[in-house]
Amino acid sequence: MTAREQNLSESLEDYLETIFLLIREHAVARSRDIAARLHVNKSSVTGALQALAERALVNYEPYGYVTLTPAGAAAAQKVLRRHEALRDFLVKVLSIDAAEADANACRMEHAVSKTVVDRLVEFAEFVETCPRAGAKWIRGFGYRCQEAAAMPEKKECARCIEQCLDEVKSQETPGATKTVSTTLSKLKPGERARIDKIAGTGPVARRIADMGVTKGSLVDVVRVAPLGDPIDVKIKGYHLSLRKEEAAGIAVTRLAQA
Amino acid sequence: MTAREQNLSESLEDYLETIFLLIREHAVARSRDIAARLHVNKSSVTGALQALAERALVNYEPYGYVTLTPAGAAAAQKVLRRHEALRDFLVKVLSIDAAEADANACRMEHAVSKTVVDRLVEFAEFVETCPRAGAKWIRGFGYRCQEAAAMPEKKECARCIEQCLDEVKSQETPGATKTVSTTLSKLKPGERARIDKIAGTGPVARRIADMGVTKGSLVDVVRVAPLGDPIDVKIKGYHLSLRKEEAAGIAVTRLAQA
DNA sequence: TCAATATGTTCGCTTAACCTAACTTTTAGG
DNA sequence: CCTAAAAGTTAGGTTAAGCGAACATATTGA
Ligand SMILES: [Mn+2]
Ligand SMILES: [Mn+2]
Ligand SMILES: [Mn+2]
Ligand SMILES: [Mn+2]
Repeated sequence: MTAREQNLSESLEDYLETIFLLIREHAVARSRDIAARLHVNKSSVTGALQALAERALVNYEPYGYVTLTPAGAAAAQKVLRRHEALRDFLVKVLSIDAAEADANACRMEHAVSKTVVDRLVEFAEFVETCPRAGAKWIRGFGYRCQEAAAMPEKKECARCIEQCLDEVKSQETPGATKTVSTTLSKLKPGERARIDKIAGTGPVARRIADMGVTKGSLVDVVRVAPLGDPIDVKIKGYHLSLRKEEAAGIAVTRLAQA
Repeated sequence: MTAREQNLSESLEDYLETIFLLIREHAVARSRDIAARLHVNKSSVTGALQALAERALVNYEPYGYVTLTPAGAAAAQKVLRRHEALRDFLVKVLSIDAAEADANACRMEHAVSKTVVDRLVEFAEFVETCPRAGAKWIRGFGYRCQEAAAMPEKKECARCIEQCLDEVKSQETPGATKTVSTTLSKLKPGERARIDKIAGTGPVARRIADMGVTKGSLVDVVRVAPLGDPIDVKIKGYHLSLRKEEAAGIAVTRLAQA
């Protein structure tokens, strides 16, 4: 449903995605680079840009710079979210190697409904988070895939159980889980936290609520600008840029790195 | 890569898949029914059949019956395996509802490489099989998705841990795992088993080996013909029809139902 | 048996996404 | 400042997938 939701063909979605990424990387998207990334002829790019301009997704005039309209940027980000969610799932959960995961993700991204992507994101989080599943468990699957011969299943499963017992025990020990409460604005790039409370009811609170973010959701800090403003985070697969004051209103519990 | 592997477009893959299923269901594939299933005009079906005939994937002549050539049947089964693997993953692991899972699977099936499908099948098996993960664990995720409100995360996780301990304990109790060794030919439809040994080196053994089936692989019995011959099974996502004598050469351990 | 209906095909046309070749504009070095 | 080279566009063509209308064949039940 996704591609059709906005009457955007797979092809046009890829153009949008590519333009968005090029702008992010090089500040500007040149026709030449779009062509190179998508492995198409430059005349095909012109055609696509005209199609996107007709749909008011890009600002285009011959020989001029190409920029995304707000609608275009929004559409591009949706595609990108699907791409990243699928890629991360393939890499982190299924242990597919990076290149193949990316290629598959970029084809699958046009085929999955929002429901499925949301669920996929949630599942990846669940796998990394649930004390019973845990990152180590999934790593066990990774090993099994990559070194199936070297690690016979029975042995792997026995190890599995041991780890499980250990982890469950340490989880149950009172005080073992020392929660470090803070706010989102205090985190550094690469850190992960669990959302405890979102203050206020402003546009940011609403935007976050629209993403299905609830009290227990995970948040990853992607990038923090020099003075801590803005702060780029990823929640439920969505990239989000928050003002420092907005981030300060979000109470979180810092988590151990994945 | 998959769709392009054989220069088959997504559209033609869907035609093949549909023809295969119709033949299986109604013994014969009528143009009218193909059109209905794929929501296309009947003239489009004629066009597709001609394209498939050119590629020697169907036997086609105007107003005649349509059948699949061996190559066509093989291609159709590949598509179907991808479809089913994706659908089962979406339903069993991600708890997506049947209709949406099926629709998504039928779009995704054209986008995933063999590597990814294989891994997905393996993962679903792992999730259902690993004593640490177990079917109940994944059901926990299902609950979380469907009744998120009714079942706050903390409670869910606590329950998770309890179940884990219980299961691990019962797994460790000596004698608790009473393995019932038998052969594939003795199983009934719906039963699941783990492969222990494949006797012989004939074409069947080779065919099975080509699927990446190893000693620990799961096998599900789909259908057994009146006199136990042939027996239809599903291994690693592949549907397979075995002669009774072939099945008798495969030693298995009967497992509890999923 | 034979016409009405159901089923299937052909024809002509449309749209999307490509391509190549030729043309135009921009850019950047001498 | 001027001219190649680079970048971008246009024109014209191909292929795939689909549609509707008109035509052809098959089925079937009165
Ligand atoms: Mn893509
Ligand atoms: Mn992509
Ligand atoms: Mn399909
Ligand atoms: Mn399908």
